[in-house]
Amino acid sequence: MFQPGTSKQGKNYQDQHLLFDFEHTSAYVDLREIILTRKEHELLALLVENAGEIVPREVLLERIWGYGKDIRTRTLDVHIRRLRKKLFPFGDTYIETIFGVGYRFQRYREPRSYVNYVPELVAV
Amino acid sequence: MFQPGTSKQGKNYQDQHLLFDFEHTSAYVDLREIILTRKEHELLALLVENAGEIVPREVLLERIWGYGKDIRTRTLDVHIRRLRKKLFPFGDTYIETIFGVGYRFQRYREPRSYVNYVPELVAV
DNA sequence: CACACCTTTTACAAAAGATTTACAAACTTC
DNA sequence: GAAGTTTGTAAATCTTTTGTAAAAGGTGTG
Repeated sequence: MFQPGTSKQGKNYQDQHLLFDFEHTSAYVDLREIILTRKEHELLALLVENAGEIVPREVLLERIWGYGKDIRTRTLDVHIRRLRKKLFPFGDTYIETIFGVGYRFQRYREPRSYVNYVPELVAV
Repeated sequence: MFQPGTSKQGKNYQDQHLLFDFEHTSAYVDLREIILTRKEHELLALLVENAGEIVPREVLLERIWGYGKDIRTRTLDVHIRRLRKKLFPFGDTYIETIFGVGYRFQRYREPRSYVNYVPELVAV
């Protein structure tokens, strides 16, 4: 058993809304427990491990499914969807889609604006 | 996979306003993250690689699109425009047009004061 | 300053990729 | 081995990216 604070180093991920356990298939979104299936857990684990970094489709498909680059499938996308659903209402906040590349888990942070804001230019 | 700040040896370009990652499709203009599409990223990468040097249209069209000298297209110009927009407000500072030849990426340097009057820019 | 030529900008259409839903096959568990 | 759960796939739909055309704006030169 363990006490709060004495968790083994690096076994859990935690932020304001999500508690993720790398060893077990349960997690918490705020105070709600969510049960992840094995694949979902593996997938989220890999993304959380690389929080803030883009993980390319190829890598996910290779590491979790053992698929090579030649295999074309939507399986990953469907699993991402299932994960996002369980992470409600933060699904899209936590799991970002990088179009044409892969996905990225983002540590929770207060919503920011201006991220990709490209204003029109006007001279005065 | 990449986080701002954790640059891996020599994989990034950085100056006062721009952080560009050669491996991934994100970049930072000051503290704003910009997401580049694949083509935009390839294009900027090629220009940044040759910072300070003119890269002829032909070379860009050849290396990024595989187009031969015979092909007449405005595609490159449109992509340059999209890039400049995302690099706001430094689009024209970073990407210079070399009339009749191509484009050149210029490392950021302080504007010279008062020499040339440039009207205020305002976002609407 | 007129002309040819080049670039920028806008708008739109086509192509590529992601999301969503539904369903069937493959596993688990009892 | 029946019932419930998990996983993979197909297909329709939606979104984003990319390419092209055309109009407008610049540049350079005789």
